[in-house]
Amino acid sequence: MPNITLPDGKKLNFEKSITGTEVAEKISKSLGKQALVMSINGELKDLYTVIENDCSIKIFTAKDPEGLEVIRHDTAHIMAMAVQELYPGTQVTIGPVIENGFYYDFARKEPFTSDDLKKIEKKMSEIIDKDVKTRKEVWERDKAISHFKKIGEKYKAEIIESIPKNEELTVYHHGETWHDLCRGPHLVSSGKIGKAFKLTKVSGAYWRGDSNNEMLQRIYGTGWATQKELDLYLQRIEEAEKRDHRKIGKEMDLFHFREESPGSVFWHQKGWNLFQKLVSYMRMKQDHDGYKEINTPEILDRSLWEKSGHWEKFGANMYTSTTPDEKVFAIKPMNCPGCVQVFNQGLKSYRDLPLKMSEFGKVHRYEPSGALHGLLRVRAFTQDDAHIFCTEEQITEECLSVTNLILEIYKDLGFEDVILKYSDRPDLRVGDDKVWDKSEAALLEAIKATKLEYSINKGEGAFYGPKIEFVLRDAIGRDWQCGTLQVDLNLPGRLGASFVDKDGTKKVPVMLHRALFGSLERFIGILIENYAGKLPFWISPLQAVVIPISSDFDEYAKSVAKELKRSGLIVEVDLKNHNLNYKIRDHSLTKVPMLLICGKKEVDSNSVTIRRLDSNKQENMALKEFIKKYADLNKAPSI
RNA sequence: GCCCUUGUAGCUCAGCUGGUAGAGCAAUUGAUUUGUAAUCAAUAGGUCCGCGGUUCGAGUCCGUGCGGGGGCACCA
Repeated sequence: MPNITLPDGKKLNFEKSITGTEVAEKISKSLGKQALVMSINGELKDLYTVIENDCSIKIFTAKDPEGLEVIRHDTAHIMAMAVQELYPGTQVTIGPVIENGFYYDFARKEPFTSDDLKKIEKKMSEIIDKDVKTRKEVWERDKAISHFKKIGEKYKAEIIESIPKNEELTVYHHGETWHDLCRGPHLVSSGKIGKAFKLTKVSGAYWRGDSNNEMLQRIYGTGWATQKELDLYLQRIEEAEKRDHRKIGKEMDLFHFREESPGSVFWHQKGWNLFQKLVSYMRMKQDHDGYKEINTPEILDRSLWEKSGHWEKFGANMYTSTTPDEKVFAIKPMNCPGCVQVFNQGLKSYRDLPLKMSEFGKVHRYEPSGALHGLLRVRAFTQDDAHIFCTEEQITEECLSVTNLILEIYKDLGFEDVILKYSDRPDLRVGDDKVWDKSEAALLEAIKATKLEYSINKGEGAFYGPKIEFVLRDAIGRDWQCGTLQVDLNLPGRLGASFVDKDGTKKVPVMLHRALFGSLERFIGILIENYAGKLPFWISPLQAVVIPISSDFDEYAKSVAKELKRSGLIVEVDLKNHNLNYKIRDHSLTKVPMLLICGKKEVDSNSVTIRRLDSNKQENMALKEFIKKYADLNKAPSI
């Protein structure tokens, strides 16, 4: 007679075996209605599972993540059921729950159209209204394989064949007509799903995620406990679309792309200005931190890339060029070999270390066409790169200083929510294990010093050393991996780098690779999306527009602009023959942070009236005072 | 690279089943001289992404190439 312990410690005694649904009903009528799934001794189970022995039970509703997950999983099943009813001959494969929803991969010759999605949604709705019951069966392996083969589901049969022989195979029936191999658990009936779901997109997806395999059709859906949550989710998607840097970049006249050079940016004046502001800001920060800026060739002889190992390991992504005299050069996809050559020039002593060389190096990588995405994934980009040559003893201190610098820079730019990802030694690696120990310890110490949340990716490090990756979270909760700090125990030796140590012998230095944003281009994309185009004043590529109220004040407006420019602000004057309202709207749409209105009042008092973006408050200020105040706001917070 | 989808004026888009292109905004010109999110009017503006085919006739249909978008794979 089962003795059931509830999460609050309360115990329930039953005379005979009982199902989860009955337990829920016993606890309260409303819980009986809301119950979706349960856990028995911590393991998720279907509610109709018969409980015979003493155990602790927790009932989950749509308010629990576990409940929501089962809703999404059932929605995926019901979608597959709807698809197979509507399109006989379509084979099912897998259909897992993902963040915010689910997908299901199908094998079908004809493509699904967006009209099909509507039909499928309608059919799903019908199945939910019918409230078809779920039934679980345990099948014997051979029977399962031959059954799925017989009904033409070769993918399912293949899945079963790959499941370890000792594992139990369960098949879930939804109603009398449809079933699927599945680990479960599932809802007791389709009605429990509710209607807060939407099919969002169709796409291709390789069978088993392998690009050598055939392509299946994936239908994505989102699913929630309530209509309100679904609406909120859809709003979030819409918000992200509004912030799309490609759209905003066009509106703000920052950059464009064109066919002649897919994946390479044509920077317009304003975009390039933003770019240069970020560069000069980082230059200043790095200079304070003891970096020496260098610059190395973009095109280097093949032999260097062979020595560095890039030719073999990265060759497929490299642009190459054969000169008229038949020499083969490669356009650099990374800055490191060039930087090591700068180190190699001249004799280096232990007294020169740590030697921190920074480079805003433009690199080219031949990315697959399908990977390109606005500024976020390009074929030509500028790395805010640096290589630190140091001794093994200096690794820890240098790592600490790099993490400090990176976090300070992120903070200046408005990113305070940063997560670290640490990857340690992979199985296949170069270098002495003792040096690996030292490197890993150094990175971990640097990570702990930041007191930030971090994750450990076991064995995910590069073959040449462990690394930290810096992930920042933006204003709408999205994560972007930007900075990186990697220890390199390989390249300096490969390229023959050495320094003369105290004892007069030559030693190979350790090299740290480090990037702050990773790619300037990508970071600008992230900045635009984070701020929805409304960039902080100090990096704004057009900080103010001076607007005369009528052409009578053109001269005054011009003189104001001239003076502001002289004080270091980026300012334009709008002398177009349009009224004030028009100009305010025009410049607000292109996200100019500040408009300076000039009319008779301002001329008389030698002042400007400030109107800030997204505010209709007016503030009059003497020109002198304005210049004083804003020269200060024109700097990075930490400078 | 793969699957789906898409390409018309500077921008955003319309153009039904094939009959040599339209709108709004922007631009230009003129009028207006404006006090906090679109003043009025006129004018100009297009190899309908490229190439090939079907057809008496192609922006529209077919093939192919290139680019964009959404995914998948990739991101050393």
